[in-house]
Amino acid sequence: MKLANTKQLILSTALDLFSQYGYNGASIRQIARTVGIRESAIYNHYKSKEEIFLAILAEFKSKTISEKILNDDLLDDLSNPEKFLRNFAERLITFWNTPQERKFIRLLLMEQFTRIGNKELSTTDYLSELRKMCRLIFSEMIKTKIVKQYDPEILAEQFIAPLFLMRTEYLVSGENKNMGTVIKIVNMHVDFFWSAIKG
Amino acid sequence: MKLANTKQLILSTALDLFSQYGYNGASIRQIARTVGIRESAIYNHYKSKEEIFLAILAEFKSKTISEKILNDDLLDDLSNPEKFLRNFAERLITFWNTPQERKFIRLLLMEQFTRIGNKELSTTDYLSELRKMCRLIFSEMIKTKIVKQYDPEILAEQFIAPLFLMRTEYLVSGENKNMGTVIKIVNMHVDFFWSAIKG
DNA sequence: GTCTATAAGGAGATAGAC
DNA sequence: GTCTATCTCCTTATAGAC
Repeated sequence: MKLANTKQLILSTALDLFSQYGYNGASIRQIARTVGIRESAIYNHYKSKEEIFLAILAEFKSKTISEKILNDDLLDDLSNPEKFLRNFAERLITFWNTPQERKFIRLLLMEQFTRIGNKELSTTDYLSELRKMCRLIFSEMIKTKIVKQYDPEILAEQFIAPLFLMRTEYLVSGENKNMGTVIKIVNMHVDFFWSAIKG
Repeated sequence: MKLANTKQLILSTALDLFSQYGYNGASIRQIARTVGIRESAIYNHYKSKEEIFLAILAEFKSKTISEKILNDDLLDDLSNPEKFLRNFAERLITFWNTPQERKFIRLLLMEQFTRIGNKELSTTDYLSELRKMCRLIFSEMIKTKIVKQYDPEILAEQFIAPLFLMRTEYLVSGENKNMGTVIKIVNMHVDFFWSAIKG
């Protein structure tokens, strides 16, 4: 968080405003005013509005979800799959609830149909790494007969979809207020899922 | 489909353009040009851009999903719940794939975070009637011991979420091309779901 | 009910002083 | 690297003729 860096400040301000008003709804003028500089000064850092948007995309694309929510603590639980799934789901939904990620998901949902700078922002892309991770985990669980012989693909889908829909619906309200409720519903989802797949 | 009615033509053109470029991305100018009249002529039918948007919302709010996908044919299958769920899911995904509904869902996803005319367009609202319908159906199935004693709420969620995520992801590609593939994945989902809940 | 004409303002972007 | 000033274009919306 080095707020002294104007270039970075422009980027985070643009993410704020784009995720709130959409790409077309937020103007360079508004970004400049919020940062505290004039419009023209923006062009010393980015040559166009489009370039700002693409810079935001690049920043998020460079982060991998695995390193954000997988760690040794969690992986130790793999011997207790029910506990693992609970922790995994809770960590995922908590990660999706961090301010940066909330903003990015909002932007993703809003702009997934509008091609900006010939780049597309798709939910499928956003979820692809997570899906892959889940397929691997469930493949392993199937191999060791911990869970029934389902297609890992369908298991990944069944695990992720309710969580992601939950996340997107709670994004509408600007606040974090209902995180306790969300965790409760997440646990209900994991309970159902686990009882459905356990071998 | 009375295309002679200018007012209705403006509405359907606006839905086309809003769902393609977003509310801010589509202009009155563009709508007028597409309809084949001047901008000023629009104002004989709607007093503002906002009013056009609200008219679209009102039109879709007036339609109930039950009458669109539930009918006697389908309800006859209730004695065979697996068949019923297959048909129900296929009908739902087919309904969501009709041109009008595709456009509306796109608009919903794009504009769910931007308050236009003090009205909010929320996924929760959009799915509420369907959720209610599912809770009723699953409650009945639980009562008659056809399915296990789960909370109908969680069953509704598990049934709907993967279908809705599937639908939103396939909305990105403008075409209908993959409907066969979608139906196949839908059936995999229903198979999994049914095997998880059957008593 | 549609047209021409135009207002009033916001958009993205650039030139050149400091 | 930021500023003032300005360009050009597009936006929503209105006035008034036909």
